[in-house]
Amino acid sequence: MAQLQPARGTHDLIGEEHRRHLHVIETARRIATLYGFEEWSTPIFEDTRVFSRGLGDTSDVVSKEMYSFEDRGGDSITLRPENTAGVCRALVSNGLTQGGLPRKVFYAGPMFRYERPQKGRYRQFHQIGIEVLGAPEPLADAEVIACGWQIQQELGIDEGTVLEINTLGDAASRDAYRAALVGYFAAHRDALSADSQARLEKNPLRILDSKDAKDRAIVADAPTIHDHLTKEAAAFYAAVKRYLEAFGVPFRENPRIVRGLDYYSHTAFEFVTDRLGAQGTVMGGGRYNGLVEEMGGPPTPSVGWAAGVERLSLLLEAAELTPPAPRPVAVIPVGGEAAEAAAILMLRELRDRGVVAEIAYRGNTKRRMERANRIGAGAAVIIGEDEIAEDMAVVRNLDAGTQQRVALADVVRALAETGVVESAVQALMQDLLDSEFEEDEIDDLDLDDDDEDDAGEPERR
RNA sequence: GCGGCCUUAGCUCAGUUGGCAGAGCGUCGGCUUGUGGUGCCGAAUGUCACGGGUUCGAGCCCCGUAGGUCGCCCCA
Repeated sequence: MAQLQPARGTHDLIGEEHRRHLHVIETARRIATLYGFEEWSTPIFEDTRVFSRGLGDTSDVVSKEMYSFEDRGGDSITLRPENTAGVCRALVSNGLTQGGLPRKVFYAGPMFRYERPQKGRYRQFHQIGIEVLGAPEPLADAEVIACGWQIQQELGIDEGTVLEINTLGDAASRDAYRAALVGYFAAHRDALSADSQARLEKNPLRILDSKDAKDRAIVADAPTIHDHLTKEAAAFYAAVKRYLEAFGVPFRENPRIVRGLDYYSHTAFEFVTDRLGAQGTVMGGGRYNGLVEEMGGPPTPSVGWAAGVERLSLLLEAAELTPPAPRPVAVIPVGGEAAEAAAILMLRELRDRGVVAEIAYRGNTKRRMERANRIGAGAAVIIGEDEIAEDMAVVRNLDAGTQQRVALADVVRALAETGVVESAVQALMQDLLDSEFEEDEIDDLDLDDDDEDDAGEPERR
């Protein structure tokens, strides 16, 4: 079609796709809050150096896959390809390394990578993630993983994913291991795929997760990091596993998990699934003890993960766990202006009490009923001249096709009793709760009094 | 950056050796303006992705481009 389309690798989130997306973010935010994380929002673009530092030149990442450009002032700007670097930069920029560590951060938002799109991989995509900044203890690693696991449980997709963990050791362990690995693969050089022969020069660790069948046979007998761990690194890894058991998080050890960048150390983990084609990692992370220093801060050992919202959404869809849209109440005036005015009063009353309600803007009763059906209304409140005269309304259950006339004061109760309008049930439960307690009891509980006063400063214009 | 497959109505798709572009769903309207979801009648909607070529004639054959999709590379 020769009309405007979304730019390559971008997509619109509409309807049930948007509901899944939002459900992922809201669930993650709720669970992260339970674990004591606070939410940060850092800029969507940063000075290119925020992302290029620490990346090194071992891969195509900087040259090929970042959205970088010069702004009008001649500065090199990059759309964030991930958010860990931005969070670390913000920690340093705001002077938060000086005290109050560890700091526990949750984030959610769009990221950008200049890649060829494929299943579960886009140029603009969205991630959620958490970071514990300034915590050298293995308990932090385990808690971070437990939080991610609980989010997947809450979403209902945990049965389709498996946690795989590994350790990259400390610097001394890595150097020893890398040397052993290069020696081993060099001895098998001729049997390796062409891709892996190139990796041997550029990034030998990546041979470990090659998809080539020949390579996999050679990899199966390759040395593992575990033969080269220092005493301290081995103890750290053992502690992480012990804490994971304490949190009740099931895991599988996978010695082939690697990380390309130098600032990673110790714990590396991925939640993987076989339900997303070639993009099997749903949530991935690990410990990075050098990144805050790259941003100009003091040594600040940290651990975190990021997860792709689109991939989690695909799992929700596959598991048929798309959240339903709320079913509204359709308010239907029958007659002229007096009926419409009465219907608007009814709308206000319903919405004030938290009931999702709509009115059609035009059409006769039949059209409005058709529209009520189309928008998925569970019930209709019909108000005509007969009803107005008696302060009544007709409450119709649109699923069952039954209806009754009730007093205006009883409309919410009648709607709740249809059982098909969730928000009306909630409103009725709130009524019952309110009437269960005397007012001074509620004051004593000090529950919700200060919501309104704490709204913060007014919006700037 | 590389490769396989795909592109016809808003959606899902049919379209015979090359001979007037179709169906279902959806949308809109009507079937006495106080009752929908299920009935009946009717209507609108196309640069057959784009550009070139072959042919009397191309949705169909050939070449190129773009986009989609699934992989490879890469994966912070």
